[in-house]
Amino acid sequence: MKTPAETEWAYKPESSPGSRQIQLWHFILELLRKQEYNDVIAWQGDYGEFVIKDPDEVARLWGARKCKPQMNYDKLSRALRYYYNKRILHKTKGKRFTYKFNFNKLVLVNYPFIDMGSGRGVPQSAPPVPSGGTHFRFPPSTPSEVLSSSEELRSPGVFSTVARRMARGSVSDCSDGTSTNSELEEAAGAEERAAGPDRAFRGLLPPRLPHDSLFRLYGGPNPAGLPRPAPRLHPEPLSPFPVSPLPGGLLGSTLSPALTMTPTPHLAYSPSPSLSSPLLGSSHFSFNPEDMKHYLQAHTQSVYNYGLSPRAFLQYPNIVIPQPHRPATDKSGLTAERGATERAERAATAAGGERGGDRRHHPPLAHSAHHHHPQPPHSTHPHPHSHPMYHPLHLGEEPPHVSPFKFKLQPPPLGRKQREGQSQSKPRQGSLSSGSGSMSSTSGLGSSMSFGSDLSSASGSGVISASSSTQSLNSAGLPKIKVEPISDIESEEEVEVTDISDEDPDERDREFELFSLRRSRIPNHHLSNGTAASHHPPHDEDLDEDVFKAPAPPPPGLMPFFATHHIHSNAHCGPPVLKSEPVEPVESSTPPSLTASSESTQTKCIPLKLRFKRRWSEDQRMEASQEESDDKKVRPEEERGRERQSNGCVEMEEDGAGSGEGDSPPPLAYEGSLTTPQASHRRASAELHRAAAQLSLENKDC
DNA sequence: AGCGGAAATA
DNA sequence: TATTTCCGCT
Repeated sequence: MKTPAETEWAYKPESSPGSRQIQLWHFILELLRKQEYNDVIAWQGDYGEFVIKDPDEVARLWGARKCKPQMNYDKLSRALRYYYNKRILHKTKGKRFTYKFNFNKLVLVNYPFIDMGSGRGVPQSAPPVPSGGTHFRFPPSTPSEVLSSSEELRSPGVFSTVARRMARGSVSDCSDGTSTNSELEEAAGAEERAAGPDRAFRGLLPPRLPHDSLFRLYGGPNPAGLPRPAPRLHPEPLSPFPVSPLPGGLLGSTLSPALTMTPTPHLAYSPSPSLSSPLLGSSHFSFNPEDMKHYLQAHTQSVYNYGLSPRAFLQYPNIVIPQPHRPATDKSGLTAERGATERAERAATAAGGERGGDRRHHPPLAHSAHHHHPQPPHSTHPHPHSHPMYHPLHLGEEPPHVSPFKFKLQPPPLGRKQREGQSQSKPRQGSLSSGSGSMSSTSGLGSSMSFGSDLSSASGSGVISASSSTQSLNSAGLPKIKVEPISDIESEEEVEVTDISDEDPDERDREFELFSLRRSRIPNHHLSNGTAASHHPPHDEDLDEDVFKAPAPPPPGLMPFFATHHIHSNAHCGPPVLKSEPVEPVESSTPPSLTASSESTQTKCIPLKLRFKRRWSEDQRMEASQEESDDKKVRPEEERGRERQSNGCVEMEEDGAGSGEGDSPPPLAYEGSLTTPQASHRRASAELHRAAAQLSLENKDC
């Protein structure tokens, strides 16, 4: 069945380096989103806060996923503590086994699911998001509001997430059969299966809900069997999202970030989204009515499908549709296998027993085996691009594959450990420390995000045209922005997630100022073509935007629209690819037209931004207060940017199908922004967008 | 419980 | 790079 592509992506090299295995926070999020695990771990308290009700179980599950039978809470918690520095998480003091995601800072790019609490049907948990109202706001009901985007800008919370990938990561199998996919996956798989056709989604990790399924997700029995004990199935109303209308909507289910919470979400949103994006953004594009229509439609759909908030869309720059490079070849079977595997795994685990033991004495296991990873078969695939152009989308069914995430998180902190200097030898740090002088005071945010490029780039994916620009700070602290070209091909970037946070609110403000300044000055961009990377350092305000990146490819119908603007066929990729605009020369990357528009956009934006910022700042503070400590270690570094890439075509493609997203390209604001110097903001946004795009892409396949 | 350094691993 | 493992300290 499915999508070859789906699988494919999973194995892509891109991920290679670390190959990204599933990361703990992703896993946590995954658990949180599933009701089945409600007894094990659940959202609680405010925004992003969750409680590990059964530490041993969580550890077991994690160990299963990672094929680390010896995993126990102690170890897991250590890993969690590392997140403190990264600012992905922090501990809720005074509450046992309670941690909190720093969503504000974190942009989850991939995870769509983050529906924190609210999403779940579980009332108990506090909805993460909205809770205090702090960070998030819901999307405006009115379109006009939307347009204003102001809000949108700020929205911190959004995570865009893209999620998909988890599953793949999972593939690991422990050789012994133990672990492998987590149960989660199993469950997920089951769900999906049940869903039937939806399979397209299946690529995504978790089973997100396929359209219909959305509503009920969990309700269904799991064929696989529920792994966990407690799971209860709730029928879930949870997702607010309606089903996606589109067939194409595949992606759909995926994202649903926190946003979901919104009350009546769909409805509410719907209107807005459409409005928002296209028009506004489009600065440079000219739309025909038809196009607009399509666009809107697409957008809307995508919103629904993904559960994205409208805001997300706003931002997108031009999106382009990627082409699928990668072809999907095939890979079928994985899913099924997984399920089996998991079970086995579970069993094994159980047998092994004891995970929780104490750490100190463990038997040294030889390890379980570890895996031979199976990887995939796909290697073979002939070639990727088989699809015809239009890719992927096949709306009808399609494959979604998941995509890998591209992002990485991390900004690591370096921090404190000065020691490191010695011991570790990490080069970078040194700089930090030294550097600190200049920047020190502030933040450094450390986070950087970068998007992967996969998506965007090349492969047609080009999602974002403006793509990423990033800033980097100088020592002076001024950020520079670079624009990356979408280059295409090469660049694949990854996305990093990060937190973008900011550290202090204050800083942000500053940034603002800087921003302004910056704006005026346009940096030099460098861009090479290919990749450029950049980063920005601190500032995060931008984050707020969060958002997603663009999604991917639009559904076929849409295509025309896109095509108009962006599609190119690429030779390389094979089939025609869509790309976003080619990169232009650097800053210019944006096409002139864009530029112009962008500027205007910017202008507008700024003020809004400022406003937001303030709000944001407040919010952040609140959070910050909790944290406070953050200083600690983390420090950001700046830089990194990097990218990678290659293949451009690749990944994204898939999504096209997903398309829904793609649709949304919104352009506006973003573009301009991207283009411009404001980089920080933009960067974040851009990244997000990319991420989103990736998602989309993922879904599709090449 | 929880923190975090250090070293080991993949 | 992201944990995993071990462990001392609070």
